[in-house]
Amino acid sequence: MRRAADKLSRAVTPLVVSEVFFAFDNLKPYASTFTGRRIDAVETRGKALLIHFDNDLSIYTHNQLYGRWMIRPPYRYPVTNRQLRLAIHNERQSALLYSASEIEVLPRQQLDVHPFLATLGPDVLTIKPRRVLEQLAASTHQRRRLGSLFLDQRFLAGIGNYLRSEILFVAGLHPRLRPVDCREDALERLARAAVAVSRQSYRHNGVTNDLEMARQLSAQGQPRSQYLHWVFARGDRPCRVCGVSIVQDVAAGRRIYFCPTCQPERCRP
DNA sequence: TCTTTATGGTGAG
DNA sequence: TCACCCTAAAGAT
Repeated sequence: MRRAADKLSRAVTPLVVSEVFFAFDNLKPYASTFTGRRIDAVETRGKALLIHFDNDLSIYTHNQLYGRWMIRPPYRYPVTNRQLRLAIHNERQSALLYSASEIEVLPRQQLDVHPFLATLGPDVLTIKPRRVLEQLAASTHQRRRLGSLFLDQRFLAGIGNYLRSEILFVAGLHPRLRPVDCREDALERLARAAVAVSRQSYRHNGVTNDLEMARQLSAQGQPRSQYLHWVFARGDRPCRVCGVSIVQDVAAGRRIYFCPTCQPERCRP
């Protein structure tokens, strides 16, 4: 999400908006209030995106699984079957949001009481490992399984399903372990992995794998999907470290992948 | 043309 | 934990 926000931010700040288009009827009345306004900032909070205007209003969007931002020359629309849901035009560019179904207009002061935004934990891209350790030590989190915890946006905001599997693999911890089962050094490993894997994924376009290994596999002509991750979406394929088959399971209702050898169910001494 | 799946989130029980 | 909603693409038939 943060990559999309960066792209959007480069396209629209601090430019004056010539026109905003909303596809949803309940938002259409707001459109004219944005004409001639400047965009002060584009902010992310986990997977949520906030576009702040200089009239004290913000547009909140959440892509869920489907939303896609595209930047195009003014009023030049791509050929696609997708539904255009929001467009922000200025003299130089049009920022187009397709397919997203969650779009709201909010006064800036109301952001912190928004029913979803208000529940978000610290954004994994902006914190240090120490902050993750504090979260892990919180009484509400201590006895929950890591597989469930790392998908919960109240624990840490911004971790999606693939990062969950990848972070636990890099930390060498089984998804069914709970923070209370882990020794201090394991928790520190986990906190470092949460921050490092998320940042690498942000900087390197979703590559959570070892960067050198990914580069080599790419050079060998492997398709992108074959070198992105350590374990995610690699069920039954050999672990890149030990060769044992990656296991697929369900945690918190979503598919999770792990290596039974590199991520033992008992916390490593 | 159907069914399934997906980097997400909610609400009922 | 489960069913369900949102939308789109990939896979199965």
